[in-house]
Formats: sequence, structure tokens, C-alpha cells
Amino acid sequence: MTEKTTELVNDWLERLQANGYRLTEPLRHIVETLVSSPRALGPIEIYDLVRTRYPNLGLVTVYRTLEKLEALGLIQRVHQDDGCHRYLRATQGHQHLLVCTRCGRVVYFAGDDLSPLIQRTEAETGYAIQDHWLQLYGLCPSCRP
Amino acid sequence: MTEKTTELVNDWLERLQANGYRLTEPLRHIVETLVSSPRALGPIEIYDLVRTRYPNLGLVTVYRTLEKLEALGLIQRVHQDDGCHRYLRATQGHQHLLVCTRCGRVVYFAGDDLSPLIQRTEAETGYAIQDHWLQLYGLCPSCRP
DNA sequence: CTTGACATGAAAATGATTTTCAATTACACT
DNA sequence: AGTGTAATTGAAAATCATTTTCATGTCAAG
Repeated sequence: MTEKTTELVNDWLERLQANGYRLTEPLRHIVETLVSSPRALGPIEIYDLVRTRYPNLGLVTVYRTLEKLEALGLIQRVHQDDGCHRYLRATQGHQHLLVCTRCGRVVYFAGDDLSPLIQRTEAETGYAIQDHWLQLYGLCPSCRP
Repeated sequence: MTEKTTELVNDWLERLQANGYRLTEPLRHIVETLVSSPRALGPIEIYDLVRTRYPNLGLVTVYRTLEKLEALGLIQRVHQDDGCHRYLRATQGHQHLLVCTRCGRVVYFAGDDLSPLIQRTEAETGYAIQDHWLQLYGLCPSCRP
């Protein structure tokens, strides 16, 4: 774990504590795993990864921890076609993702401004747009043929 | 059911038959329901709607029929935040959706061309982008406060 | 009208997620 | 440091959407 990572882990733990959550063993391990992963992880993946160092972990705790982290905006959900979710550290709130369909590696792409599109669409449809969801899927450089 | 709707239903049934599927009672009812719905429907909703006129229907048949219709591009999946799916007739292949978060009414919005964004992102990231997914969420005119 | 392949419905299986509950533990307050 | 309490945990059971299995039914080709 790099210093950078340790630093981030501490940031997250502070944020959690500041919001009234208790800092526990399982929590720390899950946070560490998420902070240091370059890919989006599913609950079971996190479960398995953490158990190699903390075998007592319960899968339920993973779900509950993910809920907390998402509530604080520390992680972001990645939606998969099959309906399951994976989770990725969110460096700056909600952003647009580019997901590798082969290895799962995720990259943020400069949140190209959707506001013009959104404003135009609001005008055309009469809807009050509250949220949006943009994800691109493709092959990352190392998975390209 | 308007003439327009009947016409569309027949189109769909022809397409299905042309692709080797058999035209059955349950199939007809499900197609009718989907063709005439202005909102995206979930499997259970379709199940309930159809059973008011065809009480024998099995939920499994709904799933299997949705599979066929999606394979032919006649319907399009609407992804929900909870991971469940709803289905909407696709008038012209894959398009971008604007979903009302209150009543579920769905509108297509002019498939604003994402190609510039996609090309730029490919160049920046080195990914080979294969697919995208853009949905907007908001309140439709009749659900606005 | 016969027939074989595809379609159906019921029940059971699966897989992800949630709930329940008793036991444990963090941490605020002595 | 010691204690009380409410938050957190893990295991097991419950739930919910979806899939599989299988015996029966039915479409449509001949």
C-alpha cells in the first residue's frame, strides 16, 4: 500500500467517523480494499479479497459498509448489464465512467458537459430532469486484440 | 386498441414468425400489452396486466417472451437503479431514454450524437468503445409539482 | 389429421440482496 | 482504566428477481 493510499484510507476513515460511524476492523479492511483497487469490485469480490487477511468477515457487512460509503459519496456504483452492481472509489463525486467489458477496469472520462443536452431536452419534453446516467463500455488498452 | 396499435401488433407478430418463432396465445397477449403501453413495464406488471384477460399465463413465459422480443430489437430494456429491468417498445432500435421517476413514463430524446464525445474519449483513454448507455431521470410534465 | 419440434406452466433452483437476532465491540462518560 | 449503551457484527433465514427443469400442451409443416 502506497503512502498515497494510506493517506486516502485515513481521509475516508475520518469522514466516516465525522458522520457518526464507528471505526471497526472489518470497516477498515473493506475501505483499504476499495481505496486501493483500480477496478470496480462487486460485493463478493470484496468479500473474498478481504477474507484473505480477515477471514472472519461476513458478506452482510460488506453490503452494509458499501451502503455507508455510497451515502457519503466515497464510492460510486457501476451498473452492469445483468443488473448487479460493482463499486468504485469516487474521486470527485458522481462522474462518468468507461468500463472495460473484459477485465472490468474503469476509467473516468472528463465529465463532458451534458448540461446543453439536458437543457435542450428539458425544453423539448417538458420533463424536469433530476439525474443522469452515462456509462461507456469497451476494451481497455491491454484487452484490445 | 387503436388501428395503429393493431397494425404494430401485426408487424411484430410477422417479425416473430419470420424469425422462426411460433405465434401462440400468450405471445399475442404479451405483445399487445407491450405495444400499447406508453410506459416501460416490468415482468410482473406485464404478467398482471395480461392475466386480467388470459389468467393462465405463467410468469416464466413473460421472461421468455421478453427475451425473444429483445433479441429482435422490438423492445428495449430500461435500467432501474435497483438493478431490475423494465421493457419498452423500441420504435427505432437502441435509443436514449428519459424516464419519469414518479410514474415511470418514458420518452425518447433525440439521440443526441455522442460520437464526438466517444471519439474524443477513445483518443484520450486508448479504450475501444463498443457501447454506451445514457438515460436521464426526472419528472414528466404531469408529475411536476 | 398426424407428427415432431417448439412453447408453455408449475415447481424447484439459483443468485443477489435484505432482514432478523443474539452476541460483540467502539467509544462517550465516569 | 472501568462501565454502559447503542452501533456493529456474523450466521442463518427470508426475500425478490430471474433461470432451470421437466412433463404436458400446441403450432404449423407435410
